[in-house]
Amino acid sequence: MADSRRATTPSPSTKERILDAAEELFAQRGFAGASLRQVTSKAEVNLAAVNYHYGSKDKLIEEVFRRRLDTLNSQRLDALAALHDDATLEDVLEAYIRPALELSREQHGGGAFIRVLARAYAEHDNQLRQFLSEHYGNVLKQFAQAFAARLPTLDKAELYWRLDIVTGALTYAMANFGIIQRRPDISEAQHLEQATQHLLHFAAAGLRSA
Amino acid sequence: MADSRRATTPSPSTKERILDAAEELFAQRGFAGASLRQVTSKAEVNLAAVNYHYGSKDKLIEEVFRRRLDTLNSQRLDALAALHDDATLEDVLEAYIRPALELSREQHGGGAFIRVLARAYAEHDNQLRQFLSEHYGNVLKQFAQAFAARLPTLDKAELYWRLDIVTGALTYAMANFGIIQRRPDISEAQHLEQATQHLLHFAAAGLRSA
DNA sequence: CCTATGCTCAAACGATCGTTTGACACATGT
DNA sequence: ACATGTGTCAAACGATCGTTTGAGCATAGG
Repeated sequence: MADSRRATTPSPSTKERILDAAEELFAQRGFAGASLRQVTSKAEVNLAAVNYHYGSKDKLIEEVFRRRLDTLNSQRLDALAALHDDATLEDVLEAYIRPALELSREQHGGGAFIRVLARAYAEHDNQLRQFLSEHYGNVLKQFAQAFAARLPTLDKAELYWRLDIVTGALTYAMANFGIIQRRPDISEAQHLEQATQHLLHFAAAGLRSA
Repeated sequence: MADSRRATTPSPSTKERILDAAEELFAQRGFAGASLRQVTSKAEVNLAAVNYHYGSKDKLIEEVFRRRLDTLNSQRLDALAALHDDATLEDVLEAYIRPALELSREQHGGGAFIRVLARAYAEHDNQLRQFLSEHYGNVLKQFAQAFAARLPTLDKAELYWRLDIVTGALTYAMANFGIIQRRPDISEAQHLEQATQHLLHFAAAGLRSA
């Protein structure tokens, strides 16, 4: 009893361990830079397991995205739906930003996926961008509506430009790319919380600007 | 006479053609994703030329950065030095942002280096970050002073956080990563000019925020 | 008991990677 | 004329890449 299996998949360990290891290594070395041998070695599974469970390296990359992006998207939409009509612009911004922060916190390695996401933005021309916009477009649209309702004087095109800027700053800040390095005397979680507060404040001012 | 040679280097063509090709391919496929064979093929030089002129692939990557970063830095500092004492916050921001825009414009391929720079931010742990901060730290410091003079009520730590956010948004926007794709009826240059204006406006509001 | 199915394993496939080698062409200085 | 130094070239080095193979294990269904 309670053998820790999920309902559909017979094996709990191998398939997900590959995903975890891949996420961390992709964040660290990039998609081309991390080899399947490194992934399977870190996951402590056989090399052939990747192609057996996922078919190819490209499919594995897609799965790394799908797993996190699905929950990130639904958390964002849930947080948005939980807001009352009198919610402020900051509240909407927080519904957008905080799930990304939580995602950065929960991982053992610490925010690997956000860095993977930033890598994906850099992969400029290929199918990954299309994959992202498919799994992401409706979220952006719903948030754009919520923002628009709180910024009645801002026209549509201008709003989308600003949201794009917010997304860029968010990705950059969450992925810890900046010159500001985490001070050793504060925890990673505290650092991310600080980044979130600064980002939220900055973005609100930028969005509201006349 | 005027054989287009530089003073020290006897050959003008091969060495720089490698740099151009490498810059474009690194932007497209990343550092690990672009092979030296692809680079030398695009540059129409022999494969061994890379190791002859640069020693290794890593050194080549460094050179790609050094070439552009030197001019970008000096252009930014020149633009900053050209400002009068009564220059506004927007003026300082423009001195910071516009050289990056110009860099995006001048290239034949169109802004390849900014995308390479964004790739470098994603290469999180290695020596490249140190290399960047060495060639970049003093620029940031000088601009921070200029900003601080125009934002007397803002404390130092808060300012650096905000500048970090600005840099992230700038990189992201200039590298064309966003969901906003360039409309086919406007030129790349116009698109970048628009991005600059939006970014400048947004960043000024964010920096000024109480 | 036998057979099917799901999964793991070591081993190997051909392709491609960064790097090195040695021969060769060409210019320069004595 | 000869020696020297600089750059280019085809070819090859061993290492590592993504992927495939076929044997071997376990468990479940009949």
